[in-house]
Amino acid sequence: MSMTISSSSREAILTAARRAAQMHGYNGLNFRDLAKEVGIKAASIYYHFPSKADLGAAVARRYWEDIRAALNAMQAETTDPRLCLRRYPEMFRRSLENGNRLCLCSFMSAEYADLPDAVRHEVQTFADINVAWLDTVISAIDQASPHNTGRASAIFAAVSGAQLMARSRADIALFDEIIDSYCRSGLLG
Amino acid sequence: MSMTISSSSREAILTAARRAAQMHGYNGLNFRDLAKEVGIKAASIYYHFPSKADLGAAVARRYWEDIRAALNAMQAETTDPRLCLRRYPEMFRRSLENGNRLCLCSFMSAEYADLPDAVRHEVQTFADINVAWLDTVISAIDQASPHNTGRASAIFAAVSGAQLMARSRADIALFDEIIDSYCRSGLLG
DNA sequence: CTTCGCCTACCTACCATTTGGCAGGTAGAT
DNA sequence: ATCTACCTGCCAAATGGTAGGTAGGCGAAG
Repeated sequence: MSMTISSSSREAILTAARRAAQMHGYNGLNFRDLAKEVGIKAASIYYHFPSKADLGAAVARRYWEDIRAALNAMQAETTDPRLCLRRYPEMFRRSLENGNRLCLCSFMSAEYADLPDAVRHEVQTFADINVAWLDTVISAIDQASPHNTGRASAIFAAVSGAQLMARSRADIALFDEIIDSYCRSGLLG
Repeated sequence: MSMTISSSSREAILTAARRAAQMHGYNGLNFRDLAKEVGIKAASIYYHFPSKADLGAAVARRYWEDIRAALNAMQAETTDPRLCLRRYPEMFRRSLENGNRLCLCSFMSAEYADLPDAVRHEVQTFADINVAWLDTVISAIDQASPHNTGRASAIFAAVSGAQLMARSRADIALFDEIIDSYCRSGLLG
């Protein structure tokens, strides 16, 4: 089926691009390596994505779509918001487990100055989705606090920072240790 | 004095490289732009630094040397460790104020996979120095706790994460809000 | 059934630009 | 003469992108 084959290459490109960008960032994403990974030629990528910026935006968009689905699945699976909060950092840990990779949108946040606008927008959407989700979970624990949104942003930022620090020395145990400290201090607890 | 002129260009290169790398990372650091900024030609940089990796390592090293000096100066100026803790995030805020720049070593941490070993080593030293300093400050507040080092790492990571998030939308107020949440939760209290 | 036109999903060949680096050279100071 | 701190000119490699082409599948028409 031509429809299946088309979806297959486009999907393969998105998957390979995500993996590459989590390791090397947007700037380090290049068509020739990508194409080789997928088993096509570099210029063929233009058939599916008109420019690198379009590819970058599509990758970042798929990333938050997948993360949103995973967050919602976690929430559907557990009625305990405290457990959700405790489990949230696992998503970030999984990238580290996967070859010491960084959250795609953290990497792109660092590269903010050089990002095309469309990519920036998707990166910001990712953060918004995480903060909104955390806000929901925190509010289920304590509906009365006027600081829930601020705390949600703080948790997101803190977990991102923990991942970045663990990446800088390829040390997952450090990530775990930092998360424990967040729990101990009450930020994540 | 030829010694002075030599120091002047080398220093100018280091300064320009730091500014550029805080905006564009190691990967985005390039000799032609750098040289233009300094007022020399790109190939002249090789006179002072034999390779890009040497330049990168020298920049990162100067960065932590300067930060260490600033941290120690803060500590010398104030006998109150709680005040030191509250003031610590100011250093990160200043980079944001300076054109929405990121901490050099945060950017390079993201780029970990593509860093020359010598640069990686300097990046890790930066984190070590921050954590050690925070550990000192925290231990002056509570010497008995067995978790001070973990907490020091957590504070460093959290503040780095706050800066990264603020950069992703060029929003210093967000940085402030997140730092407030850390204080409120007790992580930075 | 065959042929044709259209579409999809690639390919080849090439381009301009950018980048780290190299080799050889020079001006000025001592 | 020697040394320092540059410069010029060039190179190979890498990169996003363009233009033109092709093979195969499919549906419609004869």
